[in-house]
Amino acid sequence: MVEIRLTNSRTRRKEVFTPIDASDVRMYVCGPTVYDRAHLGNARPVVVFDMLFRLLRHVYGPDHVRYVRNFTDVDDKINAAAQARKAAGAGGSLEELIRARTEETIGWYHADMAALGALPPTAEPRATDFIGQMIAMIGILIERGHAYAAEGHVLFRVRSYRDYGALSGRSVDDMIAGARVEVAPFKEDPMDFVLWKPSDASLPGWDSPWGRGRPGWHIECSAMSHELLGDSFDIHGGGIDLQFPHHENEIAQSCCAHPEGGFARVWMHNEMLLVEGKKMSKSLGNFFTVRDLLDRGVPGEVIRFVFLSTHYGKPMDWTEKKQLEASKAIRKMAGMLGMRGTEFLTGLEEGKPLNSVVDALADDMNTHGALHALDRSTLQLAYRELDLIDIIPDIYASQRLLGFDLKGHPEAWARAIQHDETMGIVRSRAPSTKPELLVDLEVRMVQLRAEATSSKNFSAVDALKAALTAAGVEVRMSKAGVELLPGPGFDPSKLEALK
RNA sequence: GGCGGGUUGGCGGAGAGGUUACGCAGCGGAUUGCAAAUCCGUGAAGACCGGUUCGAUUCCGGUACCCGCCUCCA
Repeated sequence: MVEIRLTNSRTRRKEVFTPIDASDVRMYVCGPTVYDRAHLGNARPVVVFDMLFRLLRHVYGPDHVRYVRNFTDVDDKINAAAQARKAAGAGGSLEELIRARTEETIGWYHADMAALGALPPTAEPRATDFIGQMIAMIGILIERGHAYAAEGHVLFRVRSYRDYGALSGRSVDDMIAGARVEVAPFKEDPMDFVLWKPSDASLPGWDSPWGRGRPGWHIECSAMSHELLGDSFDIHGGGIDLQFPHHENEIAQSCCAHPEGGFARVWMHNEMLLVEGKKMSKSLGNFFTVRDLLDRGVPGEVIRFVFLSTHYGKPMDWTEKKQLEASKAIRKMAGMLGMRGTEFLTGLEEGKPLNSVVDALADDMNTHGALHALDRSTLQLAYRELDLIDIIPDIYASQRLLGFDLKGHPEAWARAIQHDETMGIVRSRAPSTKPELLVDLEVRMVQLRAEATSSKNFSAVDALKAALTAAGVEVRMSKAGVELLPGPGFDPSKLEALK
């Protein structure tokens, strides 16, 4: 069994991971509030914990890992968006407008995250489906003296939980001293946080012992993780920005409501995403969504590669340059799959992931190390050229473990065809994800080139080549033929004129 | 103000107390109608100041600078 080591935010140390039950490894990750398209920052924890999910599945077996990631579909931003739509004359009740918006957002989220190669979690609970459990948990907290009702609100009594602040290394007194927020008059203590708040008629609400209202933000994760994963589970993940107050509050709620359980044993936090060295924000104009990138022609696997090239515990800077480097690296990775020709590539099946890759991942998810282990130059040092060809199925399996499936990548086929040509094998046009238009243009280019070779006038060939290059197409000409590949800046619209 | 993280070659970015990380870019070569891609080769580092050590970029302390969190946020 591979020994996995993970940095536990709670102890601030790298520890050997031992699941509570190896036949049922359980992980909970805080998911998105579904009011709008996921921005690039939202995608980082998705890829990070997808990688952990894949590693756990590899080590413990796909049927022995449960990964829960919630959807927060009750939230004031969602309410505000729905109220704005209603004010703008949209039909339907507020509840219907909210439901429509959250449904739509969840659909986008699924599509965008799938494009990044993220597996669907085992369960994706929606907060609104667990209001009953939240009310029950709040009831227990009041019973045990950890919460109190005041003016239609229910508040958690922070002073009743000794370890409050332990996760994020803060003391309640320090925080009060440095507090910048206005304190609601009905709070016993400035740090007490809301479990339940009242809703007026213009807001969605549920009946509760404390009147019609809606849950505070933190209680949903406590209620859902308890309902789906139990009193104690293995890993709780999320962005470092959630460490305080969200995760601190979750721990307080869960541990006070279910003191018999240990709640999450390992806490993992991914660091933030920056864009060109700055935090992504609308005011700086460097804010963009995953969909924006995909629509701009940046493939999902390139985004994934950039994410995986930085350790999850370090801030990751998204830059144009990294994006270009990643697309080159992806091409090289894909190219290796074609080293043995088209016939082999067509029938390529997954072998067993390389130990060097698994070991890197098992070492606190050193994804950069895993990618490095898959570099051709690294592999060439570890294996002789002939052996390298033998382990293509293992290389493929390793890539798949990292969430990349490059079997259909144009570069894999280009390499395979090149191999066939060198070996004198008749080329067979195999399925790749290359756009049809490029295949047609290849044929035309071959004809023009044949004419040019006899006439010694290459101007027509050069003109076509220039147009293709301008559209971001990579033009490769060899004695045997022409290969057109979409490059990093490929823009299909610029090819329309060449039809 | 409190808490946390960082500072490595032109750029990105690792591991390891003493041996070349690696990639990209650059440069030289092979190849090409010209290119592209590919292949071969190649130079370049460890913020600053102290300490521990036979030896530190790697451990310890301090300084400077950068970033994040403390308020919705992944």
